Amino acid sequence: MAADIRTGSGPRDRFRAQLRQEVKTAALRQLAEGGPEALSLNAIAKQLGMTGPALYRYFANRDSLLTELVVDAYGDLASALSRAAGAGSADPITRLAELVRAYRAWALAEPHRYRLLFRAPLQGYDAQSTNLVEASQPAMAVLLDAVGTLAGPDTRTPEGPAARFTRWRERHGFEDTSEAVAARSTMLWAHLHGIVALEIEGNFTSMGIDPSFLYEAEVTDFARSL
Amino acid sequence: MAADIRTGSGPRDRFRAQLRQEVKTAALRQLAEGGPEALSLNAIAKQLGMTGPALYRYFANRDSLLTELVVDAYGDLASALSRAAGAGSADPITRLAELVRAYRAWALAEPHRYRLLFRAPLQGYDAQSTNLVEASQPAMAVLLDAVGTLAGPDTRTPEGPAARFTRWRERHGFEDTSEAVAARSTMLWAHLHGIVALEIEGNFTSMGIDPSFLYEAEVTDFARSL
DNA sequence: TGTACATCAGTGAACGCGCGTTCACTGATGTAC
DNA sequence: TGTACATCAGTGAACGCGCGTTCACTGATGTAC
Repeated sequence: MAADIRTGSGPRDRFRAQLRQEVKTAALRQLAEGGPEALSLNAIAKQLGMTGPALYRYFANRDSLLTELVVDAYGDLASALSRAAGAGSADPITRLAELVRAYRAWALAEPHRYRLLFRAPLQGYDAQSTNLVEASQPAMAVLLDAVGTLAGPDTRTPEGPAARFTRWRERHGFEDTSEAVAARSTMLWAHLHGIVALEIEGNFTSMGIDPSFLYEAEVTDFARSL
Repeated sequence: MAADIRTGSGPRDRFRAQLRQEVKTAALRQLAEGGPEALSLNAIAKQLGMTGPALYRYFANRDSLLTELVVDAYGDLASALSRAAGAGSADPITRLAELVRAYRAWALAEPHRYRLLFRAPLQGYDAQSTNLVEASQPAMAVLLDAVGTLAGPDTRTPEGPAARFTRWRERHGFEDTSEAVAARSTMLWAHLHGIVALEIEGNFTSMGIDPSFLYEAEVTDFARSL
């Protein structure tokens, strides 16, 4: 029965591709409304006017649909970030600021997809063959690039042993990135994630705090630390 | 049928209290193994050698059990933090460092409880009357205190309008905390949360990065910014 | 252009499972006199 | 101290629901000659 994930280009294949996309769209709508555990194949099928088993023509099972949503989301985030980092001012600080704002904006616009990326997979979810880390590389690359441009050929490693990122850089094709840039980028990413995560989970709202200034402070702090 | 949440001290009441505790323990074990959505009253009951409906003698429903777990977790985190901030060195920087390490240690030791605190409530979860923000105050107070001691009577507000935290401080009984301290604390908390969240969700592991140095950098950066 | 055949999308029934919650009831434990 | 009564813990059956997934099958769509 295993759904053959063929890739042809006949007239039938175009219909297939389109319906696959509609399934994903419905899935995202469901995630947006009910949280990650609300993704139900039967419910998606019903929303598309089909019955549950029909979806097995398009996706091997629930997990592979989820995996595809994750991969798509990484791609989407990466292009949002690179659009922000590429456009406008040539001043590297301004570009970093734009990147930071784009990161936040993407997460706030689609918090369910952001969660899909940075929360641990749900219980029972098996990422199988697909390497999700690989899918995250492009987004990470944009960040590394922006930070690298800013820091220039800075070789200072902010803290700790310099070999911290050697393995990581080799493994993921970031050999051109210096240890210092890798460390700074990771730190910036962690900081941004902290603010974003607390914001989309409603922790600031429930405390009555507007977190906007935290993002701006992140950029100025980064600039100050150079 | 509504479970009367009485509080007596007769011999029967002691049994009640004990069984309530056992239910919570079983619930936590379940959360630890299967994620937040794995909390099932029936499964808990089975684990305690009872049938599902019996639990309704002890908790009004699934949501109130969850709420109680959240409140307990906030209390536990607060005491872990205050133990760390109170003990050892009198040097305020060292004490902040201990607090940061304690925050991480608590989250790593019980990631399921950490998630319970800082992830948005599950779909369908209704916090009803219990104010969870209130339950988080003690932990926040420890942080504010540690940062406040460090910064001294510093009245500089790092970024943005000074009135950012006025409402928050009034609402939550932190009138003695300056704007600057509130802002710095929030920022530090967000940063820590970012690292912790990425760490417990396995994002660093899957990338082959050891995030330990990020926590230490957090402290040194904080000290440098004074 | 028309016919014969292969491909494939989608259905409906079924399997086995688990969930929260209600209800009427049994049997044990405590309390009052 | 002993008896009568009230309280309460826990059971088992039931309600209605939803889930992922499999299977045999129908009917439409495309392809080859």
